[in-house]
Amino acid sequence: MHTNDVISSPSKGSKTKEKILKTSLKLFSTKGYASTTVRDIAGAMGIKQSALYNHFKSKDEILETLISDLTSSAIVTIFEDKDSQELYKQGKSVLMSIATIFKLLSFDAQNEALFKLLMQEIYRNERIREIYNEYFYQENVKKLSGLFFMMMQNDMIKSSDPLLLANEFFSPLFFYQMQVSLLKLDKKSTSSVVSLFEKHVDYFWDMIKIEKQTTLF
Amino acid sequence: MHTNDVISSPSKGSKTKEKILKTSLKLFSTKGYASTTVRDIAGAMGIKQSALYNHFKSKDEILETLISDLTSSAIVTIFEDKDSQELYKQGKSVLMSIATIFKLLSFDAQNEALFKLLMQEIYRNERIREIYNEYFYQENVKKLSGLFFMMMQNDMIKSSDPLLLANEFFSPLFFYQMQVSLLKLDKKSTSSVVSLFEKHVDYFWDMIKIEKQTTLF
DNA sequence: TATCTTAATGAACAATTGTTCATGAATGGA
DNA sequence: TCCATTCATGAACAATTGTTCATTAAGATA
Repeated sequence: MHTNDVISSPSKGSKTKEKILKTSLKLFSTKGYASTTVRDIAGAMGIKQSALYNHFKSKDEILETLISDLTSSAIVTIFEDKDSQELYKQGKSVLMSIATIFKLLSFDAQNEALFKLLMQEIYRNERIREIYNEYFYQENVKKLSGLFFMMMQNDMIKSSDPLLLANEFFSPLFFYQMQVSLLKLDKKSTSSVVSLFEKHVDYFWDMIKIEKQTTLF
Repeated sequence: MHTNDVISSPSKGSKTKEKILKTSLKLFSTKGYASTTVRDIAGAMGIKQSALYNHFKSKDEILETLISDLTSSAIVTIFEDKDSQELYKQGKSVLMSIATIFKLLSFDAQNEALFKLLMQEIYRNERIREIYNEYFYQENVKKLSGLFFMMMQNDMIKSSDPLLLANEFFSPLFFYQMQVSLLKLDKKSTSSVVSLFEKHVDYFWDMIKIEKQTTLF
């Protein structure tokens, strides 16, 4: 047998460590990183702040761990398990399922908190910006571009700039998601915005699809 | 003559007061409100922190003043001086001028800082959320809806849901503006995103306009 | 049982925070 | 000139910050 280099041990310790991360995420996403104290985090867990330092060597390390988790989070893996080669054949329905993933993000507390953390710290934290840009924006826009390109090749949609199309499809989804998270903060109704996710896809597809010549021959 | 109830005096004091606001905005938008100390602000101005309290009774009051200024800022008055009744007649060009206003926001340091402040504090500050939603989002979407409605009535664009159209037109502009401000932080090139403002209008108008029957009669 | 590791505690720390206040210089109006 | 106002200063404050550390309890391993 060989020794284990990983800092934290399994069994019980990791449970506390995960609870720290979970509690920190909740607080960071609500009050912001700078306004959240280690006493806040410990207090919310029912332990003393000194206990945190058995699991993380600083407050910063907690944030960094949360940021690292971002890369494997659902909010940056929209296309994840999809077979990108054959995807275009599904036509409109693949767009709808992407929009649905966006929509559902706001309904999982963990994902919503990650999104709020990202939005609040993105201007101050270069690493978050990097992850957002690389894994979230660029990655998805690139895949969308490829998707639209294939659809054009196969005469499913009108010919135009695939990259522009990708941005035009992506940006409303992002915006609507932000709107939903803002409305929820004030406990306002989100239904009208939530319905925009599907309306966006309907509208978007109607605009780009190639009209079928219904009864010409 | 009657006495003046306003707290601050004119002449010299107001100049310092304005400098405090300007310096605070710069720092708040860069480091965030919570991470900016009154010593930071005073230091950046070359005065001592106690001097600030001759002009504002707290750090919070500085932020509140900046927020109040938001309502009269350029970033919430896209439609401002336009005659909304006759606006629709301009067709595509009115959309282009709106997009240009968005685009130019990022090029004025003051406006960009206001936008960044808004984005960073919107999750923590209910007042900012209120201003954003009421003066920025609702106001502009409402006016855009009216605009598209009139265009439909006059057979300039295809008939559809004006409110959806307004959101579809607005959200990419907002998103692209955010992208620009993020790229600038890392001193990356913004040209490809900046060009999206105009491409968005071109694409959008092409999609909604009613095709002119060129040579049928 | 004895030993080692893990993790929680309470107390303390140095630094930093927002804010107050008495003092004094400068300014402008009477 | 005298007076009142405006505003910057330096020193100080109480509170809060992130972090450290010796101690201890609990659990696993031998």
